Order: sequence, then structure tokens, then C-alpha cells
Amino acid sequence: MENSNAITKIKEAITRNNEVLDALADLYKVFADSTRVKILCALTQSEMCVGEISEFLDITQSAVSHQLRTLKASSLVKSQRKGKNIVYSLADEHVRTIIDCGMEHITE
Amino acid sequence: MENSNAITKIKEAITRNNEVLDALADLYKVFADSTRVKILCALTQSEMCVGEISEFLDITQSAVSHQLRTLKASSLVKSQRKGKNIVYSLADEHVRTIIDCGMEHITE
DNA sequence: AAAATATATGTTCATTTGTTCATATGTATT
DNA sequence: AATACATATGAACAAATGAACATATATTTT
Repeated sequence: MENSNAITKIKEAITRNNEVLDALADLYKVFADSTRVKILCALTQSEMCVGEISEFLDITQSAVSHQLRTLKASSLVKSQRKGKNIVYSLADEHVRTIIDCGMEHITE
Repeated sequence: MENSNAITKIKEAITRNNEVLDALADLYKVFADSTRVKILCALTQSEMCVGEISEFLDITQSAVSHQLRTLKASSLVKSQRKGKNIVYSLADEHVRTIIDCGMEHITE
């Protein structure tokens, strides 16, 4: 188990990119909850307001609002008022890509 | 906020794929910890034994072992004894893909 | 302006999670 | 076979997390 030269270089690379790897874990944390995944997955199909999400996931409006806050803080969704409602939609295409990416690992 | 037909169909799709979406969240849970991400990232460069990982991440051998257990349970890594050591490596290429996928969202 | 509707926020609580310590297991070396 | 070395496991504990409840805020409708 002597620390070979190759391993030392990898260690240095990991240390150098420490913050990026922390950020990566933080990003995945957002996807690491089935409620949030379902919200995101729904939003890949259509924009949606809070009440609609709350209804079809069958959880409190409060719970949905809290999760949307998390999603927004991670720049995964954006919101826009339309009349009485606030409509949420995906912030960009990365969400779709990340979901598809994970799906491939599941369905094999 | 009347429940339009389109929304109803999305609701049905989410409900139908409920288990898959739960599994997807579970997969991301594994990536949702910086220790595990760093282990996985290191393993994309080279196979490695427990002691080496423990040393360069500067955490207990026990902690590493526990995390490797989690990673193995999720079929993300595999292990193989080589002499005194047990060497861990990536189970397949999906890990690399998933990491790259998340990286793209971070670095933009 | 008052009432109704939609969403956000603060707090509390139960559960989950990651780490450490102590110890067990398994393999290699002498 | 005894000892040393490498890894795994169990238990305990602190920190993080997600949901619900109560309530605040904001916009629309009457």
C-alpha cells in the first residue's frame, strides 16, 4: 500500500478541485429527494403552478413551496407570476440532461 | 388553476413511474455527499485500495470503508482482493458520465 | 376597501445520515 | 501457530433534512 506516484497526483488533483467537487455533491443533493425529482420531472413536460404540483403529488402546498425554494436556490427552476398564480418552469436544459443521465443507469 | 387535461396526463405519468423516480432519487443520494463524490472521482483515474483513499482524503479508514459499502450497494464500485489489500474500482462507465453531466451544470 | 385566493415563511418534530470509536474478521508474514 | 496488517462492522452521537402546522404576504375579485 505504499503511496505510489500516480496516486499522489490524483490526490493533488482532488485537493485542487476540492470546491468544485463540494459543489457537485451539493448539486446532486437537490436531486436526492423523490419529491424534488418528481417536481423536476413534471416540469420537463410543462410549466406548472404551485397548486397543481401540490395537488398531483398529494402533499401540502407548504411542502411544495419549500421544495421549490430549494430548487430555485440551485438555479434549477425559475418562476413567473401569471395572474393569480406563480408558474414554475425549468431554468435550463441541464435538468433534463441530468435526469436522463441517471435514468440510463437505472434502466439497464 | 383549474386542472387542465395536459396536467392530468403528466400526473398520471408521474404516478405510473413512481418507483423509477424513487430509484432515481436514491441513485442521486449516493452522489450527494462530498466524500463519496471525491472517492468516485478518484476512482475514475485509477483503482485504489482503502488505505490509499483514507490517506489522501484524510479521513478515518472506517469512514472510507462505510462509504465504500454504500457505493458498492449501489453498484457504483466493485472490489477485488490483491494480496493484502482490497482494491476498489468503478463498476461501470455510468459513474463517469453522471459526474461529467453534473460538472457541466456547475462550470458554466 | 374587504374578502377570497395563491404562495411564502417560520417553527417544530421525527427521521435520516455521516462520522468516530471500539472491535471483529480475514489474509499474509514470520 | 502466532503476530502484524488491512478492511469490515456495530453502536453511539451530532448534524442535516423533509414534512406539517400555523401564519404572513401579495394579488385579484367583488
